[in-house]
This record gives sequence, C-alpha cells and structure tokens, in this order.
Amino acid sequence: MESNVQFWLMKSEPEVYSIDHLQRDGVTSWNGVRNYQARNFMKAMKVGDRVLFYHSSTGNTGVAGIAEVSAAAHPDATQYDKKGEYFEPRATKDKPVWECADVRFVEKFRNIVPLAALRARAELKSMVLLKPGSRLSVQPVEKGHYDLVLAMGRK
DNA sequence: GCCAACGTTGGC
DNA sequence: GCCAACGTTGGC
Repeated sequence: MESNVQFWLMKSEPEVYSIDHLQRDGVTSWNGVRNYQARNFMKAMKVGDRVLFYHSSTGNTGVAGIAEVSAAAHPDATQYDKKGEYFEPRATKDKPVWECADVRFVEKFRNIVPLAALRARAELKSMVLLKPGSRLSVQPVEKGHYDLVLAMGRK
C-alpha cells in the first residue's frame, strides 16, 4: 500500500558497491551487514520502501541516488560461507543470525548530493545521518527529509 | 552484569 | 592515514 511506504538510507563504500554497480545489477541483496540495529531496520523494510543510496568513505561522500526495496528481509547467505569475511559461526540454517533485504535500482542523481550540502540545510538537522558520531549503515529517514534530498538530487 | 580492551566505521 | 565515536567481546 503506497500510503504506508517507508523511507531509509543505506550506506555503501562506492569502491565496494556503488550506485553504478546497482544500476548494472538491477537488484542486489544488501548482505554483509553485521550490526544488530542495522539488521533490525532491514527486517522492518517492506517491498516498495524507498532508499537513499549513500556513498561513504570516499572523497565524494553523499547521496548518490535512489533505490527501492524489492524483497523483504531474508537470511543473509554470506553468514554460512566459512571462507568468506562475513562468516557467522553462531548461525544455523534454522536460526540465522543475519538477514538482508533486496534493493532495486531506481535512479542515479546527475550530481551526488554532498554530505556538506545536507549539513547546510537546517530542515535536515534531525536526520540520523547528521547526528554526531552516527555510524549506522542502515537507518530510517523521515518522508519530508527524503523528499527534500530527492529534490536536491534532481536539481 | 560491569567495564576495559579491542575492532570498526567513516569523516577529514 | 589519523583518530574520535561507537559497538562488541570477554574476563571477572
């Protein structure tokens, strides 16, 4: 139901996985998240929710585009890969520890909306992203904030 | 259950 | 590459 759509922000290091990778792939499983708060937010995601795709840890940090949730949270397959960097020894097939949602490419902004530009807008002051020391890689976004960032990205 | 030590994130 | 802030781990 469109009226119940929720909004999120997801961080990724573009050297690892950028908005261009998502555009190429179309859909991706947001696996590798190993933080309980971030996992819980992914479990709250519903198909159709909108996502600000954020590039972190780069010379050009900011919101790079838009994605949408294409599948609700499901067990993260990387937790069972003994040789992978995301292996989780506590996880069993019956009781997975980590979950991930799937996201689909929607739009790439012509220009990244830089972190500094977000900070410069008083209306965005309460965004989780802008809270001092916030490192959450998956976080909720208010509709008003989402709409404003989208407008900034399309300018 | 406390808390110090350690590892990770992410802006600069 | 530095380092502050935060989450997690593990000894007690």
